[in-house]
Amino acid sequence: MNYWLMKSEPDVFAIDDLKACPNGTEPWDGVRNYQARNMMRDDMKKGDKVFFYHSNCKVPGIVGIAKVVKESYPDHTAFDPECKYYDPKSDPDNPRWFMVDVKFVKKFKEVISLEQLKAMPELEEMPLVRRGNRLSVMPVGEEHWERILELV
DNA sequence: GCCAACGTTGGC
DNA sequence: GCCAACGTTGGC
Repeated sequence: MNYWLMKSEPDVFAIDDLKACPNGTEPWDGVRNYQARNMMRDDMKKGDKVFFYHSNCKVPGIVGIAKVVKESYPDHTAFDPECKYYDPKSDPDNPRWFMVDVKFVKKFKEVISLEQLKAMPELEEMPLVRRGNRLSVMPVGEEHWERILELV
């Protein structure tokens, strides 16, 4: 099993929104970055655990846990001209973008803030805390996963 | 295939 | 809202 971190802007889709979805499950659509896509398409497996991260907000940080319940399939929002994630270069016969389904597992009582994570020397190798990182989907090492859970 | 211009992300 | 750091685009 692998561990991941997925970013979402809470104004767009917060962890409470995931929880409110039918069965707490929702497709993770709209990823339009090749590195992130490759990880979702090739490496994310059913049962993998995911840190749900709130970005671009007052207190950016990890707010809870989700899990992968469906492995990658074409992101159909790329085919819809009405959708803001529309990408005319993604052909339904040869889709460019993929997504997975994630399911709500738990919400932490308090945010594990980016500031908190950055202050931990054990986590300095995490892509998340490295400068200039913009990946919206990234792998989390098991050791890092466990260490972060100790903060809950 | 290089690289300048442009667009986006996301912390602050 | 600013801006640094990236990613993408497109002319050449």
